[in-house]
Amino acid sequence: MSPSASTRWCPTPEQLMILEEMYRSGVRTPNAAQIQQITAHLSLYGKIEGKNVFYWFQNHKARDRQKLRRKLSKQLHHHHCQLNTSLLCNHHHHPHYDHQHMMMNNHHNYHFLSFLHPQSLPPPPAASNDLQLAYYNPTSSLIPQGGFGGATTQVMSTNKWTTEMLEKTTVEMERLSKKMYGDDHKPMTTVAEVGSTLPGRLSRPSLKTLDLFPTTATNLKEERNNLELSI
Amino acid sequence: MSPSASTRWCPTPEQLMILEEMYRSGVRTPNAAQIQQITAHLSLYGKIEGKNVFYWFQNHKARDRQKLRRKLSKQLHHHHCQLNTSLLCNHHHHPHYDHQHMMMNNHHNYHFLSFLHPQSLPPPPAASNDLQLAYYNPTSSLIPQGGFGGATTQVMSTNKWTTEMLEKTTVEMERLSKKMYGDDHKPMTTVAEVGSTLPGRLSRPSLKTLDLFPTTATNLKEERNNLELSI
DNA sequence: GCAAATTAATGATTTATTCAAG
DNA sequence: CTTGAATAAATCATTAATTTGC
Repeated sequence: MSPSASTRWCPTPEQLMILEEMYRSGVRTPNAAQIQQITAHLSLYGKIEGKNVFYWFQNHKARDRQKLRRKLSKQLHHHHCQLNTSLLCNHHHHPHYDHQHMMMNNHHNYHFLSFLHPQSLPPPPAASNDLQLAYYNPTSSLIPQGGFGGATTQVMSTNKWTTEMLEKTTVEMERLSKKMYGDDHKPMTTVAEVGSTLPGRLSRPSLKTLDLFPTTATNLKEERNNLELSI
Repeated sequence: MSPSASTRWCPTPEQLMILEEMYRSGVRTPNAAQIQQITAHLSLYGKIEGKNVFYWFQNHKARDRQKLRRKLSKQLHHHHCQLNTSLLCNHHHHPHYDHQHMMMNNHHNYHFLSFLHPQSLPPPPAASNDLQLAYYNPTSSLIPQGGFGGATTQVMSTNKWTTEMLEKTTVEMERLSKKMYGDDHKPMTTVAEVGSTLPGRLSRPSLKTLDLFPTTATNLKEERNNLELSI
């Protein structure tokens, strides 16, 4: 079949590896600008669109949660261990869903999906009325959560993190790509500059310890489904 | 506060009326092209963006369902009436959710959200790889569900329905607008041509009678939530 | 070995929930 | 309290693994 006949995106190993590294490094819900960036970068390794990146993070995050939920519920059923489950709980009954979320997103990011039509790149941050606040800056711990006031002044530092991360993965990927496929594989372009200093996961915010126990049912969906059978 | 300081869209009465009329007429999940159209039209009556239209339909649909569910569950609890509930049930355990859905959406519509950045209008149908199939054509019952083959050939009839509907509502709205606010209200533009023949709800597909009883839990969410408390 | 048949993963969409402005 | 906005969960659909019968 013709190569463009596939109905859905099929990530190349390099793309996957980069995405996973970003995920491991804490990226969860990239905003529009970040997605654009990531997409641009990943397109060096194969066809890809913004929505693919968006979906990938959505799905990966969701399935991660799911996996943890499953694991936890198994534990709970097996030896009735009740606490010490300090990692989990993405329920959002309270103002901000979780640390990750707070770090990676301000509440009014219109990040959303400005990228379906790839030909129309949103002029980075600057224009229009959708405020693209910087919400994470690796050099200065966390953006003060305040929100709106200095919208335009905070814009400058946006995407630094992602950018550096991408730059870093570039070198790795070139190496890997050659190792796996030989010198003539995908990379249509050679990335010019690197000069990265992004320390993989050192500058990354220490991984959160969240609410100790679920007060909502979110984490019990599977059990719930079982229960329903006996209603 | 300055007129552009509002953080969220506030629909004008005309906009609302048009949206509601479209909803009543069967529109549930307009695709990108339709949203563009609707947005363009509604912007005659006030500031509006594509995402507003998108959200409006999402929310309206959801809250409609919710209202029906609530009503139904109340009925069930009050006098144990068991059947004759032929309107409702948006559960989807079977290939196609419901008639509405099938009529208004083909399965591979990327309709999605190609409109966040309003400055970048997606060149109507024509370009790129996101196929914009026509999925409903009021003059010719239903588009054969086949799907992919003639993607580009089906594009022509897209949006006919919405267009006519919008044209129709235009006259009504002008009338209404004058009645309510006088002649100098919003309409920044006078709509030139009308010549519509769209018969409100006559050409609209007869309202479906769906599965009689929910086999999944979707419709019982509220009951389920109650149950959870007693786990 | 090797295709057809099953099953597991995962990309893509829609629906349900939630937050918060007005 | 209503409802615009946004995220998470559930679901659908296709591709990849894996199994199975030959």
